[in-house]
Amino acid sequence: MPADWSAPQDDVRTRILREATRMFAARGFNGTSLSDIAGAVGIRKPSLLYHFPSKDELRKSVLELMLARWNELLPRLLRAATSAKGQFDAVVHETVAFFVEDPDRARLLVREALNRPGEMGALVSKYVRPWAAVVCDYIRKGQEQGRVYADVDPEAYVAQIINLMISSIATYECIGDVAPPGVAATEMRARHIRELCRVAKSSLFLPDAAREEEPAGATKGS
Amino acid sequence: MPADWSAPQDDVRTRILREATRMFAARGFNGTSLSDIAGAVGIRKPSLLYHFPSKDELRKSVLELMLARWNELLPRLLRAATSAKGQFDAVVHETVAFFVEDPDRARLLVREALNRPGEMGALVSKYVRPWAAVVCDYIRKGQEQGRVYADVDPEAYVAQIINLMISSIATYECIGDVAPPGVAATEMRARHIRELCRVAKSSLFLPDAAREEEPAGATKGS
DNA sequence: CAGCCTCCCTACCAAATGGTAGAGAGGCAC
DNA sequence: GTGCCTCTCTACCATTTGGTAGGGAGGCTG
Repeated sequence: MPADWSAPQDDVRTRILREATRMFAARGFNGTSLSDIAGAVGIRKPSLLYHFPSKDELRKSVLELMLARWNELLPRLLRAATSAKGQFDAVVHETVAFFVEDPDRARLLVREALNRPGEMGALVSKYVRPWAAVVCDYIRKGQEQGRVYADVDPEAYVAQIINLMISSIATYECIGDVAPPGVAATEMRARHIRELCRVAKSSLFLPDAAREEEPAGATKGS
Repeated sequence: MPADWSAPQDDVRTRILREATRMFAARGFNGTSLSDIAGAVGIRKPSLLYHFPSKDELRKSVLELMLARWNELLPRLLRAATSAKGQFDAVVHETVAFFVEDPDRARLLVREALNRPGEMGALVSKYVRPWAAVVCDYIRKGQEQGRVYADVDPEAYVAQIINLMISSIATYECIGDVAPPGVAATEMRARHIRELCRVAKSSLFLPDAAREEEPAGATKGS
């Protein structure tokens, strides 16, 4: 092999993980065979099983990789979460962007939540609860200051919004069919994301008018 | 067979559909074998295939049955949707109740949306768009009257809220793990449902205080 | 009684599945 | 060179899958 194949193992492993992610997300774990994945990578099934001892280990690795990526994003998110209202958009937007960047991440999470609720619950506890706790604190502080609706249930709110972000991106291919046709799918998707952010924000913060005379903030639409 | 088995076919068919619904929802279509379903019903696989010509036909029947149930609910929903704000809760509650009554319905829909976005999109167009259109009209009227936020995107809003209701019930088994432990799952679930309704409502309607202050539109109650 | 229909069964099949055995090719250290 | 390690392959295996063939038991109608 050429010299630039200095780490062929990692390269193949990465490609396997990438294809497995795609196919698990699109067709589900049970709907994807090892031969399918191997074929997409360009190798044979036993070669794949050389890199991953079993199909289930591959699944765990896929999930792990995705959550590792998510973890990389966390610090930035936590920093934003502790800031003022203008930064609330940043948290939502950052999170949405993470899943929009690769919707397979969202699909994978939803599938896993349906297939293995217990396992997924443990991952949620580990990966999202710390961040959620920070946001909850921020919400409670906002409630004390009168910026946030008093009847918000912080934990439940955060759970719902996370769920909303993930699942609406996971199913955005057919969610758009709620609206009458005639709108380009790509534009409809943008409207959905914008509305998602609006819902998240306006169900948390009191309207500007009710708080003070502040120029209406532009919506998050990027 | 005894005389009270006047319609044994329908009886077995129904039981098959019930078990298939449960198992498809819990383990997915590909994760459920015909033998599993037959076993749960108490018959053998070929007997099952006597009632349903193929596994895929069974899947379609399961989906069809669920959507038929949903259709039974529609008139009541549409009636509520055309009423005043107090009735908005009724629409959300009615819909939520439909899925809470049997969360398998929600799980089934989410799975289907992930596995067959195209097919699911068609069903969405057929089953939820008409109802969504009515709600959208209602929202637009509310916007004219100043009861509803002007920057709500009706179609996107409805899509997001529907998505929120369904998917948060579909994944409620692990969504609760966002919050710290120590709360009974059943109570946490109630909090989630309550928060879901609150989010839906408060992201749509201006707060009461802000509305009294700005009654620009004619009070064209319905 | 015969004939038919409904419903369920055992036995079977071809295909696909996850996984193993074992060999071969290339690179690298000695 | 020899040996070793990494990586891929072909060939194979046991199991499970969706689905079929065909028969049998019970009931209904004539």
